[in-house]
Amino acid sequence: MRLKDDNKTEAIFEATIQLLNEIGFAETSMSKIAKRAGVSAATIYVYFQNKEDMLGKLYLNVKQKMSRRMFQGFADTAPVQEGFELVVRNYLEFILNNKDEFLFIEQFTNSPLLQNLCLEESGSLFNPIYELFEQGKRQGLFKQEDTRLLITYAMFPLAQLAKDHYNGTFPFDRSKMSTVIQMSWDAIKA
Amino acid sequence: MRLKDDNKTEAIFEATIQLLNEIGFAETSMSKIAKRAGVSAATIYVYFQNKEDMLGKLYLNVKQKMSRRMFQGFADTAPVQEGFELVVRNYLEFILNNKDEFLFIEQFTNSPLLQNLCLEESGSLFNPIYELFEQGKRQGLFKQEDTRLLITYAMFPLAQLAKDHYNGTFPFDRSKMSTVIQMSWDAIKA
Amino acid sequence: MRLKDDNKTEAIFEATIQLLNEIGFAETSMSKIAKRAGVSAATIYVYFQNKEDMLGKLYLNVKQKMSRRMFQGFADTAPVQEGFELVVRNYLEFILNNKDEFLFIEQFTNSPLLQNLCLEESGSLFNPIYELFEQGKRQGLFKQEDTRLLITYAMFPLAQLAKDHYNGTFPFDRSKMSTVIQMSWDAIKA
Amino acid sequence: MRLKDDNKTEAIFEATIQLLNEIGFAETSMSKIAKRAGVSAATIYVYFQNKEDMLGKLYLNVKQKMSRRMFQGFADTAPVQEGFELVVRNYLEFILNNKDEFLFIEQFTNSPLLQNLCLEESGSLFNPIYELFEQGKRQGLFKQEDTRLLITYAMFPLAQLAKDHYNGTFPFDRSKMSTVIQMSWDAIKA
DNA sequence: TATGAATGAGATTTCATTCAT
DNA sequence: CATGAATGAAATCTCATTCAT
Repeated sequence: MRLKDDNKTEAIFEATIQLLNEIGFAETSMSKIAKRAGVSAATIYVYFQNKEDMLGKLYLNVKQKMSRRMFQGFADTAPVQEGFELVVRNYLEFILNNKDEFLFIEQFTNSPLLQNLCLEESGSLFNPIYELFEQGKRQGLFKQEDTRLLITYAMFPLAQLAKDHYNGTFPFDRSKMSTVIQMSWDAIKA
Repeated sequence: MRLKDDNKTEAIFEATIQLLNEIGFAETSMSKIAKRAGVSAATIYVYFQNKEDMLGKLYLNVKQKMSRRMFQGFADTAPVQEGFELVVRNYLEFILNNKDEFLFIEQFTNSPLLQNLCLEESGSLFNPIYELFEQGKRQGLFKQEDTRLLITYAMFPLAQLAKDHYNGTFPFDRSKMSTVIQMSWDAIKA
Repeated sequence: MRLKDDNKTEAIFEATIQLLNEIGFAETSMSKIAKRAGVSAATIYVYFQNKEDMLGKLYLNVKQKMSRRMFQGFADTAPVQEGFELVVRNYLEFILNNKDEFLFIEQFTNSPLLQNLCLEESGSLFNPIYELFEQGKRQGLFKQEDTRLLITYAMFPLAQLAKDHYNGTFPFDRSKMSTVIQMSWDAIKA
Repeated sequence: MRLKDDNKTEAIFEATIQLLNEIGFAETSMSKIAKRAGVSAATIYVYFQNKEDMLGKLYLNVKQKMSRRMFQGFADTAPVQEGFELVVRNYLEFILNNKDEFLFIEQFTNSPLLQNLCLEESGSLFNPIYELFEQGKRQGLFKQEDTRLLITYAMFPLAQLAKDHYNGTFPFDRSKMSTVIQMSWDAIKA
């Protein structure tokens, strides 16, 4: 028998992300995905139970990749400010280098599909920084507010900036990196 | 003209928003909308050219409604801080009282459909506060950064908090109102 | 609006019966039915919820038609023998003049589809003769056995003969009519 | 050869019969059969040319098994009545002990698949009793009618009773055995 | 022998939309 | 204005079957 081809899963994932960003959920059909991935539509069903299953697995896959990148080089022994800068920089780098993945996550996150999917591993992408922010609070660097609130004010504007960047309303480039890191820090500093 | 029944337009809009939030774009069909709105599918085509047209008009309708509410009671002669508080409070009130409209806007904003629609009136919901923030900058209240950046850091976290509220991960109630207003202010204050 | 066309239901039913007998359940698809009926496949779904619903309604329709014909001219005041002869003759006539309907009933009756359909109106086609046979028993004309048993021995061989007739293994024509009526009578006579 | 595993053929046959009775022809696919039989779908094609071939062979297999059982202990030297009773009893025993096989035969017999298959060995299951009934006629025990007619009246009601038994409309148990044997005899006796 | 991978063809059903009334 | 009827196109998914191992 032929062996299962990891490239195929990858090709299916990639095709899906591209189409979702180009034409949206409503228009992205299994046959279009198959055509772009260079496989037969039936083949997708060898790898996934159905469309929903495929989208769910794709979502987890992308989120994990994103998460991995965000914490690349991160050591929880490092000073808070250093860790903070690293994570923000990593996040922005990922967003700017992986347009499709990023926009897919944003679109998926806001769709009811995600809720209906009940992915146990749900939770925010930013969960892992929880500890970092707690530490910052303990050291009196950050406001004594709910950590969730701090994360929201420090991190979500970044996503919004990236979206504005991609839809052309607010071009973002690496020269703005330091400014933005500073603003995120200021937004929650004590 | 004017015989066209505004109630019907309203019913169609409402049904659409509900379905979009319940089952998502991909699953929301004209016949389901019609059924929920209590009209025949053919009737929708009396009021709109096609599905895209309908969605576009719905989007503008909701955004206008939202915008109107956000600036209710706003006078550009009032002090910046007062105006700022009012707008933030109005926004949060709207979000908390109009779950469906809010989630619809968020979902739609992140879908490629919007881009393809090329709604001239597009642009952010927050455009009208531009002037307010500029004033704040001139008075040295806010950071001397790009106004767009300031708006992003002050306003978008609110939307995120509301989404967390609605998906149950971070319950929001009016007791947190002042805290949040303060955080938005601090995020961009000089 | 256009009016619902009864001819269409009829055409769909007829096409279905023909195909079922020509190529069997497994091969009879909605598109083939539509093509033969001269309508679009989508049109079938205007008249029926789905394939199962359509088959179920068709089954009831044909059984009713068959039942009506079987008891044409039947008066429960007539002597038992006369009623018996009439019903048997009617049944044979129907079978010989309505090949497709008859074979469809036989095929459907033996398929699990029927059971899964749970047609409340199920029950044997021969139910209505129950009373006639009871009368025959009371008058000492028939054996004092379970009426169900009597019906089975008098009536089911007829169906079998017709099937043999249609598959060519035992040609049946009206010259054999009296013989068969006599045999059915003898099979259960006291 | 002979390396082909007879157990596998058997497993495939059994799975097919079960599914055919549970969900019907239209729903019984090769993959479902494979899954239930505990083999890969591809394996079926090691043993059979295609689906049709498999069904045909299964049909012959079951009919042979049934026939063998029906004539178990039968000696054409024995008196007609004794042989008659034995065959009827054997048939009923088989039917009651082999629900799936019996219902499969009935369903298959009524489907056009059988005709299209052109199994040379087709013909009724009851063919082998031909000689017995001829003998009965010669001895003046049975009516002087076409033997085929006699077989039909004596044997087919049994199948019908079994079907009624299995669909719950007329429970059959061994206490009714003698009654039924008697009725079959009476149905054709001179 | 045995099988997972792969697929073109086709299944059922729904879609957005038009038409006749 | 309003709508039930009608449909071509396309959706998701399954089918029987083949292939490479």
